[in-house]
Amino acid sequence: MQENEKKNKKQDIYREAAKLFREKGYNAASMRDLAERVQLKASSLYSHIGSKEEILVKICFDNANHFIDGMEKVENMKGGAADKIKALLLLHIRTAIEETTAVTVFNDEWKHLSEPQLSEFVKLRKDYENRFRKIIKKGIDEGELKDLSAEIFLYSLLNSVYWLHNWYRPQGKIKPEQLEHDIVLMLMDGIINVRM
Amino acid sequence: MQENEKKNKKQDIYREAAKLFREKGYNAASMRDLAERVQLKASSLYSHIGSKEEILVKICFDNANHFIDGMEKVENMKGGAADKIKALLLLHIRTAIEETTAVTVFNDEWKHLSEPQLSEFVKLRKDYENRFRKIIKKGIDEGELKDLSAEIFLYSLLNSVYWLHNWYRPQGKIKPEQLEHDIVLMLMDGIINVRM
DNA sequence: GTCTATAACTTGATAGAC
DNA sequence: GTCTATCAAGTTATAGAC
Repeated sequence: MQENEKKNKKQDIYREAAKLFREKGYNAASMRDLAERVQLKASSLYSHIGSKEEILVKICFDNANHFIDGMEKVENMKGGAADKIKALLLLHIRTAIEETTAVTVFNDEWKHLSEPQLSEFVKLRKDYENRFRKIIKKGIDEGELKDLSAEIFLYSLLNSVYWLHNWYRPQGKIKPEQLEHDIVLMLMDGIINVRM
Repeated sequence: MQENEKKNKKQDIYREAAKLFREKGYNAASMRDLAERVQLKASSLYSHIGSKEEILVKICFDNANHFIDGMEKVENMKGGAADKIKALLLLHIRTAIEETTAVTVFNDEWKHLSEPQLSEFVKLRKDYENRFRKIIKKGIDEGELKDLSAEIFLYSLLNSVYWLHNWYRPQGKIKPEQLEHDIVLMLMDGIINVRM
């Protein structure tokens, strides 16, 4: 039972840390704040975790791996560039809804990683973006996508979904299904109403 | 001449502070870091500025006012929703190019403002977003824009341009004119190539 | 595992000589 | 205006009693 309680406490700490990092930013969030939230003294945290940065490292790399796994599935699926881009957008949207706090930390706080994890993280992120870019370029070459800059497509798409967590509230008026539908349609076909 | 030198030094400090806040984040950027960059000792900074936060406040509110001024011009111009949205996108794109560091701090570090400035800043930002939302809603009502969620349009548009500074390099391959052209076209008409 | 006490360090900001 | 010296408060993390 002890082992079980310890695990629950550890999960507690990670979950509350993610929330805290999100609210205040990694540097402004102190171990005393965190301890208070899980009803411990600061020093007791160190019976469960090794360091503050260890928490950040786990959140960042868990999420990076999640997106890279998703990318692998998309690369192996059948379909054209539009299908694959749509699948990637859904991956981002669903993750943002289901793992809001973790995604926030992953997106906003990774820069506070220290070496060598920082370089490793940047490498993973660049790898992900390269694979996304490749899909876009193929779509442009084959005429499925407009002949504009792949770079601009890539980052406009990513920016639209990267910071979803900053405004979307799962408890609000907009249902997840509508969110998915509208964002995908808008990025694919634009906001302009084309009259037939 | 003394007064002139002081002013230059003060500008120096503000400019280097923006860079530093951008690189490290507001909390991780120390006054000792900043002092070193402008070739002073930390204590000497206080002959030119009142506090660290004073710098953040100035950057945030200067930028907020810049965007609100832009919004006012757009509201008073002739044209439909598409024209106005295009004008606002260009405002964001051009500001991101010309004032990269300031926009970064404005976008990413405002949450470290303390009260009452924090509330005041959030109010300005909400005001800006409300006025943007109004333009989008009118466009939907009049059939100029697709009949999808105005909320989703608003934040997908804003997210696409808010974080431009994270990837766009003015010295890189993509010229500002192409950046403006491609982003606007993509957000207006989508990435899908429509064959006639 | 949790606590108190504390080490070792960094932070923003000030006092006062020059 | 710039410096040295310093303060008071905050930081992560550890030592050792229980």
